[in-house]
Amino acid sequence: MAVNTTIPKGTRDFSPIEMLRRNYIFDIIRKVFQKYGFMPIETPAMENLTTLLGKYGEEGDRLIFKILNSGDFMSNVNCDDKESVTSTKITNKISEKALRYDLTVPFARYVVQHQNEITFPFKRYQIQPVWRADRPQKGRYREFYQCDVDVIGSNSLLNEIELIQIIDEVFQNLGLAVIIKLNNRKILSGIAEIINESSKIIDITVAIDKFEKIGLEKVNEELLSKGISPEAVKKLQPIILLSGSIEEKISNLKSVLNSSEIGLKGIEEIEKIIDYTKKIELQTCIDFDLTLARGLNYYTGAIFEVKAKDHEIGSICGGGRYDDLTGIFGLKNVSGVGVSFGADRIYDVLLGLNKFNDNIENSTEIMFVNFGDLEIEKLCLSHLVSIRKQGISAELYPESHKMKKQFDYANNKKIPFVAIIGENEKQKGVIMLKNMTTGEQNETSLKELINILTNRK
RNA sequence: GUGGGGGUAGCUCAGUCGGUUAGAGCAUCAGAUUGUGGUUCUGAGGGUCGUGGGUUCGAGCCCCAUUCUCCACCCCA
Repeated sequence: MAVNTTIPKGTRDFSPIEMLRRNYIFDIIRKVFQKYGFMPIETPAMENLTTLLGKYGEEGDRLIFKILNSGDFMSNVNCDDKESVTSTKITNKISEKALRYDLTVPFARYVVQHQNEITFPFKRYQIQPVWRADRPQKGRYREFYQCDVDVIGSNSLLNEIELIQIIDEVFQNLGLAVIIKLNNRKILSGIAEIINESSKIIDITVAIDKFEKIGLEKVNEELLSKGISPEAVKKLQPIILLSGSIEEKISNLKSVLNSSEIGLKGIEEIEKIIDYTKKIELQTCIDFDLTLARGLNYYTGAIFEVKAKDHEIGSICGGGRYDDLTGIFGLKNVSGVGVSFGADRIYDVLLGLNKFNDNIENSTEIMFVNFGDLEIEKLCLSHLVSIRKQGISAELYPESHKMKKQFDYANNKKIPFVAIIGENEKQKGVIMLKNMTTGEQNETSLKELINILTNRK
């Protein structure tokens, strides 16, 4: 019986060309991670629901994919008081597992669970898919890969610097022009503190973030509508309008925040990071962006966001410092910092800017044509062994189809060379080597053939 | 959760004022060509027009509902 061949909203199949391109991205990222001394781990696709809930803010909780309990999942539900059963209440009874929403929280759980095996500071990277029950749109998927690098168990700002170097090197290697935006949650806390609205930091930063998009007036309207007092909004004006060079912004902020200990601490951190970056030959430009907020609740210090310069798609990399994520799982005083590369968005940007090189798209380098002759097939098989021993990918067409069909196959797979051994070649003991780009063909020996293909690399 | 566009062949899309048998390009297969492809030519297969109802002598087209999808907001990689 025929069934609709569709896949769930926001998910995608990846065909060979797409996979080759994706692997190219993953390979670059992985190599850089390893170069800086990070070690790989993986965690399960699903976590206990309680591990994930409450870590990402209210919006985040809503976007977590829950997994229905196995067996008689309704047995815990009391249907008598149906009226009082809300979907959140019922969720806790019928679901105790969920698909991971990001890699950072599962990592924190991993660190606590394996704390006795881990030597701190622990540098790990993790490249795996995550799932969000968001409404899909351009650059937004329900299943996508994150490539996380984190250092946990070290307060040093050298880690922040190292992450900036990694970001710089990854995008350098990908040939992508980006801008790194930097901010610090402590500064945001300081701002909220001096205007006496500490509980509203998130609302304030989200509103300030829209300044460039909607203008000062609308930002103020939004602030008031979120219940922030008119006096506080008034005090915020110089902060919203803050501009100039990084140094100017910092010195202005220093005077605005001079009564806030936490705010000044944040500025000190930013200053130190900026100072360090002058020593690391950075290719990417860095911007101190006070409007950068980041929705995730657990950030406490530096926050990062990376945007592509020539392509509009939202952030392609983001992260920050979290002082107490492991505390929730029972391990206190362990601070971590990390960033996450959004492989799928990076893919979209590279594709949009036409930055994928053709040479990552072919796999087989030479194909032997099949004439259906048993003796020749055996000859081809032994040739293939020799060729593959040299690390050259080669294949024999498995059917004795018409030449046209076999050549079409080679063309579609972008195989650059075809080897032909028919009766004539067999008699003469040669191989007809055809260059599929130029159309030229010459009789060669196996040795010569291997030479040609090896020198081509 | 809020708002807008769309659904016609495997893919991308035309389809006039509501009018006979719903089209094109690409892709696939076959032939021109029994040892030479990608560029040529010829032909073929492929459709419950998202689904359900309504208006009409007649609906791919108009109306209602529903579903899926894309885009924007919110938020985010």
